[in-house]
Amino acid sequence: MNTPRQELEARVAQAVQKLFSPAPLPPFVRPCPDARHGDFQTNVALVHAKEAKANPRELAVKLSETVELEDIAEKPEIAGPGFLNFRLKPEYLAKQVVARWDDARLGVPLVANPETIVIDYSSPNIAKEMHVGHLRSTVLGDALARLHLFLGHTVIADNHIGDWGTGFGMILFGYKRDGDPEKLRLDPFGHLEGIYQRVREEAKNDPAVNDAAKRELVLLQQGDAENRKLWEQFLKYSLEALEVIYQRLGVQFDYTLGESFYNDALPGVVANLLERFIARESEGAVAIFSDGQLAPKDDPFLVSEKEGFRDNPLLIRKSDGGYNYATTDLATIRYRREHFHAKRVVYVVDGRQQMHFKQLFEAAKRWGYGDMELEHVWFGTILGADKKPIKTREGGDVKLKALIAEAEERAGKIIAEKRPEMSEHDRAVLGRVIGLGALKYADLAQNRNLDYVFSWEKLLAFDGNTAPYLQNAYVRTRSIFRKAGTETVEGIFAKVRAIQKLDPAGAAIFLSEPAELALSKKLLDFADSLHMAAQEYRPHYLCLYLFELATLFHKFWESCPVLTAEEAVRNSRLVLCDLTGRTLAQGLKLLGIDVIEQM
RNA sequence: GGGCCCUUAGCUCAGCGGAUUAGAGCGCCUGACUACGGAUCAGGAGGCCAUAGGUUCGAAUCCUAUAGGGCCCA
Repeated sequence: MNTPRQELEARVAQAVQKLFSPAPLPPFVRPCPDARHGDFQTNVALVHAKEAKANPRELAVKLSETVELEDIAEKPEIAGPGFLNFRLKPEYLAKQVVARWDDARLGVPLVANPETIVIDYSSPNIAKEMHVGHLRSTVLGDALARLHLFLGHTVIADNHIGDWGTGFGMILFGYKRDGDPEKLRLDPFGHLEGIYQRVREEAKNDPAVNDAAKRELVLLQQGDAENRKLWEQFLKYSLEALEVIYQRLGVQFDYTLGESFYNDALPGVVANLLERFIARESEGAVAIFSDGQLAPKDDPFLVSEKEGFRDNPLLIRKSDGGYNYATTDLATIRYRREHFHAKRVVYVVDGRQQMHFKQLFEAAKRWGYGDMELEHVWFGTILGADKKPIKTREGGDVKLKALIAEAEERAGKIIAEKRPEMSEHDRAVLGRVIGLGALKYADLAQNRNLDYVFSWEKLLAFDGNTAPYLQNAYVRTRSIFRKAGTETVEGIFAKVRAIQKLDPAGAAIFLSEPAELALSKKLLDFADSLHMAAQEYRPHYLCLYLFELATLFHKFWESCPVLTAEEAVRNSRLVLCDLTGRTLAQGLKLLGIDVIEQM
């Protein structure tokens, strides 16, 4: 099922081919920035006129006479220097609305070329409780996973947790001295984090502690039975505690393959890179240097200085024999290719690591993985009211658990004010769905590349571009069916389907009011918004779409009575309500946000 | 010192391969409930798109500088 935009593009492409064959340029149809000019526009005449040094208006006239769209749009208007403006016909809109309404996927086709895509997100450290710094990666990654899955890709959600590394030397040393198995079981993060911080402080002043921690780390890496067993316990309890958070967030992974999973592969990775002269030894360490193939300006293994360039190598083995993040990351890329047959890997990671990923991707390319699409989908920081990275009053990290709890509690309070008659149980359920939805949506609704200032007032506002506003719009689409009665509505819908079946070429519903037409047009654009969001890994395009849809629905709601309208109009409007509700619910679901039937 | 990013209405931000009169939400002002949820809608005020050049018939959008801010590397 084509969206109107795609359909117009196909028609314009045909005409362009006829007129200027072979088609000189891909056609481009986009929504009119100003609805007064029409629904969609194309500037192909302008673009082609430039190429052919012809008069753009003349080409536009020719194009408007050639393009065949009697069944979908009015004769295009020529505007300005040579735009074609298209206005869709109500009958076409009506037919398309019914087709989507009668489709479980709401008219969103599966992609023609599905790929296997690994999405790498969340990635907390098991020695430290999840905090606000993990929120964006988790929420964005989850939304991107859901979106790509819905579009028909094979998605592998992989949580690359930090479960290895130098910190564990300190933890082992500290745990052996003052660890408590019971505390570990009940509050693994609190216990381990406390130990880690205490030992780290001590090690600063006491070289003996530092050395002892290093010895524990070496023992662990050498496979010492006791240390291994302790580490496995740390891992087990931490994963269980993580799972509690993920369940509250409604986030799921297909795999949780942390750093330790690749541990045994690291020597082989380094050996292989050395053998193939991709890496070399330098001052006792092993690193990947520039191979001179790229322009120095674009070479991630060089940085420019006052005069010329200086090496900026990617370390893969330290002089003490330890391995670096980059080594694990390379092993991970190899595994994802060989084991998952991944065509694409999407890393949903903080923007501060851009340099690292540039080097990593270039290294992977030289290592033979150049045909894999490696994407660093980066995002900015969540700031506090002081415009600095958000912290608790005491200066610590804001725990994710506390953040979720506060979101739910605040949402619950708002509900209690607005719906005092509601039972405590119902309020709690609503508080969870609305609070969590608001928290996620605030993150998803804006350009991920920007830092943003966290504000409870803003994210829990029930108006404006927020989750509660969208959830409320959904509730309204449902309330009308409660009022009408399910059986009545099912009967009406059966009738609409029957009419459509009798005359597949015609439309079983009628649209005439401006608010109906505007809502219908927006409903048909759903697939466009999903593709845009997926293509650039920007869920805020989908958020914006849903907000506009909800706004148009409210306008429709105000100006078009449904239940009291005469039969044909009423049925048409019920279809619009139903399709709007399902589109809102589906869109929110792809963002990882639930809806409720009443609020 | 080098790199990445940001600067659009009082505030928070959209603006998707340049194109017709620059948008939204909040806040402010004025209206609308004996219709399906007013948690809504209709309308108003408010902008030299940081600055200066360049490309173009046409630039918030592309290019180059400059200023201010954030982050990364050294």
